[in-house]
Parts: sequence; C-alpha cells; structure tokens
Amino acid sequence: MDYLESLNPPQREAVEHTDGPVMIIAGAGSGKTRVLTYRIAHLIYAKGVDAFNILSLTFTNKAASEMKHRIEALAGLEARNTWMGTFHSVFAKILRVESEKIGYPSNFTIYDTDDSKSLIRSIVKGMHLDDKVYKANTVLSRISGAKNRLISWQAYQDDPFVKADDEAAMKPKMGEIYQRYQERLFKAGAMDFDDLLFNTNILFRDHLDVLNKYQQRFKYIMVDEFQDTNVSQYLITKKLAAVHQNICVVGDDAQSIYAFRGADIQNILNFEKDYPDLFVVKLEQNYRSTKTIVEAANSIIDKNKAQLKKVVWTSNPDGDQIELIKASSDNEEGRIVATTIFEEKNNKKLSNNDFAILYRTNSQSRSIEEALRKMNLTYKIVGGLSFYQRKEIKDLMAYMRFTVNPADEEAFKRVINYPKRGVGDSSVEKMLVAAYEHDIPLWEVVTNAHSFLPGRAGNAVDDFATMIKAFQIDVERKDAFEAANNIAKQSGLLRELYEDKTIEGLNRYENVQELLNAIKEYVDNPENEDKSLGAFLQEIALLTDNDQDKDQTEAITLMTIHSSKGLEFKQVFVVGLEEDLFPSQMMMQSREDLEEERRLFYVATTRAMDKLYFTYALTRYRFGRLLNCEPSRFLEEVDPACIKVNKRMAATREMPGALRKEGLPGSSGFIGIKKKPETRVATTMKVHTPSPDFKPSNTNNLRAEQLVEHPKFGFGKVQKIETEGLNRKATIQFEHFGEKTLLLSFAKLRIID
DNA sequence: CACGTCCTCCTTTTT
DNA sequence: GGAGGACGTG
Repeated sequence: MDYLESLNPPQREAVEHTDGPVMIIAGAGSGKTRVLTYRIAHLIYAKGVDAFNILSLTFTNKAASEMKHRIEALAGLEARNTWMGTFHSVFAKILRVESEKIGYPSNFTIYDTDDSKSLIRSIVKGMHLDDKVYKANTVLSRISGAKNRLISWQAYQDDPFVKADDEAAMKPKMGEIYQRYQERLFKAGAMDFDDLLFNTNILFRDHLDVLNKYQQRFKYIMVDEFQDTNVSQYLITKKLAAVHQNICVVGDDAQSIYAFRGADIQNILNFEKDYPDLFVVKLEQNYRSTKTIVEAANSIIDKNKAQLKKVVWTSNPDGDQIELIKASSDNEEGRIVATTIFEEKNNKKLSNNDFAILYRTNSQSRSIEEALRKMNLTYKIVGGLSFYQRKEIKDLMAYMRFTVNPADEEAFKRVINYPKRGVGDSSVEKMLVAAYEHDIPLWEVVTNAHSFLPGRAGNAVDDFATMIKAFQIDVERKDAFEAANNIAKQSGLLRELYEDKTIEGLNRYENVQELLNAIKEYVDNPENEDKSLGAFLQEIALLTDNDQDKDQTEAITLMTIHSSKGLEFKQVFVVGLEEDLFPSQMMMQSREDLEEERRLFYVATTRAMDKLYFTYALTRYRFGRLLNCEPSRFLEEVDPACIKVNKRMAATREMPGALRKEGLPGSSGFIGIKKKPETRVATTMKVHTPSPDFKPSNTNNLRAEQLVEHPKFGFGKVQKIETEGLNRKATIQFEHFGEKTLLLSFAKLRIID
C-alpha cells in the first residue's frame, strides 16, 4: 500500500492497527485528520470492510464535512457510505426512525437554546417563582449538566447531594423545574440538544433489539476530538462498540475546551480502565508550525497540572518570533491588525485565505470588522449569530415546525400572533393553561378555540387553525419546497416583510428567500431521500451556519477560538489578550477553569503555521462602556524568548515582566477573589454624549454634505454615499473621531438639517 | 389588544 | 449596546 509510505511510524501504526480498542493521542498539528481518513480508507481497501459498517463521530459540523471531503478525495465515492457526522446529527437520525419506541413522535421537533430558555421562563412564571433566582440561563445549564451525566429528573430529585447543592444555592425548586421542563418538552413532542443524546441512551438501554441492530451495523467506530465528549456521548459509543470492540478514539487532552458543555477530560484519562487491552499511539511530531510557535505553545500548556504526558516537537525551521502588539483601544487594535495584514500580503504575496483572526468572544469581531472594511480587505465570519437565528428565519421555521408538529408549544407562541391577527398575550396564555390543566394536546385547544376563548380572539384562532390545516395537507402531498413556499405566502409573513421598505426590511425579505432557496436545494439534492418538510426541519435544526460558506471567495477568517479547532492558517492573530476577557472572568471559578482557558490559549496559538501575533488593547468597549484593561496574565506565561515586541506598539506602559501591576495573581496558579478593575472612562478619548432628544433618523434620504449626529462619534459631515448591492454605506467626517464609514442599515444617525 | 417607551439584564465558548 | 419584558396609553 503506497499511501502508507507517506506516514511516519506512529501514524502508520495508528492506521494499521484497525481491530480492537485504540486510543490515538494526537498533539496539535500532528496530522490527526490525515490519520483518520487514511484509517477509514485502509479499512475499506486493505481490510475489505464495507463502508456501510463504519461510523465516524465528530464534534462539529465543520469537522464532519471536512472529513467527508478528505475521505472522498482519498478513497473515492465508495467511502461516502461511511456514516459520518456529529454526535447530535447521527443520533437524531437514529431517533427519527426509532423515537416511537420511547414514546416520542417521529416528527419530533428539536428545540434550540432559545426555545429551551423560553420554555423555562414560562415554567418558572407558571410556578410563581422569582425569575431573578431562577434565571433561564442558570436553570438550563443546570438541567443540561444533569442530562449530560445521564441524570433523569427522577434521579435528580432523589439525589440527596444534588438536593443539598440546590438548597445551598437557594434554588430548591430546581428539581421540580427540571421535571416540568421534561414534561412540557414531551408534551410538545420536542427534544432539546441534550435530549438527543439522553434519549438515545434510554433507547439503547430499554430496547436491546434496537441496540443490537446498530451494534451489528457499526463494526468499526471512530470518535474524533474524544477529549470533548461528555459522559452521555461516551456511554452511547461504548454501548455501540460493545460487540465488536473496534473502537478508535482520537484526541488531545491539551485541547479539551468544552467542559462547560459537560465534556469530561476524565473520559480520555480513564479510557484505559475501560479497555485494559487498549492500544495507545502518540502522535507527537508537529508538521504544521515553526519551532518558535511549537515552543511557545508548549510553554503555555506546561503550566497545567492535569495532562497526559507527551512531547510535541517539530523539525520545521525556527521561523519568526511572535509579535506582541499593544494598542490603545479596540479600534486601534483593529487598525493595526488590518494594516499588518495588508503589508504582509504585499510583502509575502499571501492571499486573504492565509490569515485568521481569533478572539475569545463573538462580540469582539466588530472593531476588527470595521478596520478590515476600511482597508477593503475581504473577510468572513465563522459562527456568531447564524443565519438560522435571525428573527425572520425563526418565524418562518416556526410556521413550518408547527405545521409538521402541532404540539410544538414554542413554535406556536411564535406564530399565533405574527403577523398580527388579534390574538394577544392573554389569549395565548389562556390556551396554554387550558392545554396544561385539562391535559389535552395544544392542537385540540387551537381547533376548539371557542370553548376556551370568547368572541373575536376565538374567531381569529379559528382562522389560524384552518390555515394550519391547509398547510398540513400541503405538507403531506407536496415536497418540502412547495409546502414551505406556500406557508411563507399564505401565512402573510412574506407580505409583512415585503411591505417593510426599510433596508433592514429588504434584508429580512431576502433572508426568507434565501431560506426558501436552501429548501429548494435540499429537495433537488439527490442524496436526500426524504424530501418532506419534516425531514428538512430535522436536518436544519442541527446546522449552524458552516454549510453556507459556499462563497469560496478569498477571505480573511474571523472566528472564536472555539470554532478554530482543527483549522490552520499561515498567519494567525490572537486578539483581545486582556485580563478578564481572556482568560474570561466568567470562567474563573477554579483551577480547572483557569486550566481550560489555558488550553484554549494553546488551541489558538497552535493554529498558526508561520507567524503568530498577540494583541491587546488598553481600552475597550465592553458592556456598552469604555473600559480600561489590563494585559492578560497569559502573556507572561509564554516563553519570553519566543516573543518580540512590535514597533507599532503604543508607547505607554512597559512590556513583559512589568506587564502586570504588583499584587495581582501571576503565573503561580493562585486564583484569588478577582478584583474588578475600576471601570472609569479613559480621559484620552472624547466620548460623545448624544443630545437628550437623540433619536436615530431614517437614513433613506441621507445625502452628501449633510450634518449628522452619532451616539458614539458625535457630530460629523457626510462625505459620500455608496451603494453596494443592498448595502448603503456613508463615509462621514466626524469632528473628534475622524473619517468613518458606516453601514447605513446599522448606523444610528440623527440627521441635522 | 396594539403600540410605544422605559427598564433590566446579559453579555463565553457549541450542538 | 441588544433583546426581552413590564408598564402605561390609546
């Protein structure tokens, strides 16, 4: 097999050792994806395994599609039959076939986080509890944590330790909320993300025939990013592999960054106990990065206590030192990053694709975006507010969801009075209460509205029910596209958006059209056998926006560090290296938390192949205010030999060694109670206070020479207005902030005439 | 019941 | 600096 020749000895071992339990500890940049794809190819071609019998689980959609492409390129179309996907999507598919065995309809809805939170809010309200004590976020993460550890609501309520915990936190009703939450989900024929895994476990526990069917099918199982699996996921895989025992997990404990979602680093540390005859391979040679970058990364991760021993090394050249850039503000940070990219592109003949800008939180993208736009650099944002989270998209999807599954309470609440049809909050509340108290399906209440609602509202609900019934007939007879198209038109949603002639309204209209296009594509794709609307909805519920980056234009990539895992770029900027931002203040409860943040930093640095930049700003807009920032403690932890201070750096304050004020916790690992930095407004910047009567004007008739006021930048004069597709941009000369180019659909401007 | 305005809270990461 | 909820008015 000549393709094996291109592998180094441990890689080759990992590929060739196909039978029995295998754990591959793969350092960053050690060719992990390569090994996985080769392994699958090897199974199919050298061992004659039917691709149909291989299951390959990944963590993100992005990783799954990347693998799919690579395996197809390597092994041809045959490999396409391999079942490859995220845990959630693979088991959602299985549940769609089997869910009736555990009492759920096969067209069950998948609730996203917003749906879940909204349901929790409604439950807390219904129990007359204080929604400040039982915040949707807190409650949901508590419930989610329980489900990820396979603790049912019954077990939750029976567990004295959990109870003591909740009582200590002054939240004794948590167990009851959990129970009601599950009951309401069940009644709505809905599962949240965690249920997809939880219920798969239930299914496999209670229906051995079903388990056996899939055990027989999946003779070879591979789990990528194993360090990120939670207990629930691990148990599913373990059960599936119990017959053939051909389980291969690939991971790197140093890159475990999903503890907040229940990922348990112990899974990887304990794997050996579960499989005593485990074969372990370590991939330690890094092929991706320069020596400097590998050494810097090692120096970061060395500080962590909980880790498997391994030595990542490289034979690549030394490369440049890491550039440390200090900026005086987040905007300046953006500007420096943009100019640096511009220069590097010219000097080294690089393309936009070679650059990535990584940040800790999605909200940090804004200042960077502005700077890039100003320099005419094309960029794309991965993640963030995805297409499917926009209001207009969720509205249309809610119509489709309710049509397919008229028990879906959250979808119902979204559409019953949108567009307005005279059914107010109190009527909606009455119907929900009726369904709950009489223990009848919501749909029964909706179709018998007059028994529950007086006059006008009752009539309106009647009309609504008639409309939905017509949609249901469409869904049965027609494919997803025709049905959806009809729903968009008949519901009045499309008309409502069409009548909104503002730029935002146009955008929303376009977005809905785009969703319809996506459905058309889904229907036209011969790979999708089930062309019903229900199938499409299921597919889409687990999609973030990764599949949409079809526009393969050359662009600089902006994303959070979390979504950067598995990717590589020639030059990487890690921005916003400020204390409380990275490491995140929300995260810092324990040593483990600090270690996870450090692993995150490790992930960020190891994305870079040739050149790495660290940047931080001394002032930054956060929480809508201008804050003073301290440089991140992480900067001190990097081997100083790897760093060089950039000349562009603002001249205030001194550099490494003196990064930190005395008395703050340093690299000793000590975490004290965090002192909140004073949040005073920097005196060097003039911050505009808008006039008391400030109200953004409609900017449709804005023209050059006009005077305007902006809430942040103050007064300015319009230089020119450009139209680019649907976007209109205005270049404005501000008194104190210089020239800015603003996208008019977002800019809040007051026109002074 | 609809609409406008004010208030409050939340700002971590993903399926 | 955004979203969602509460509250008051028409």
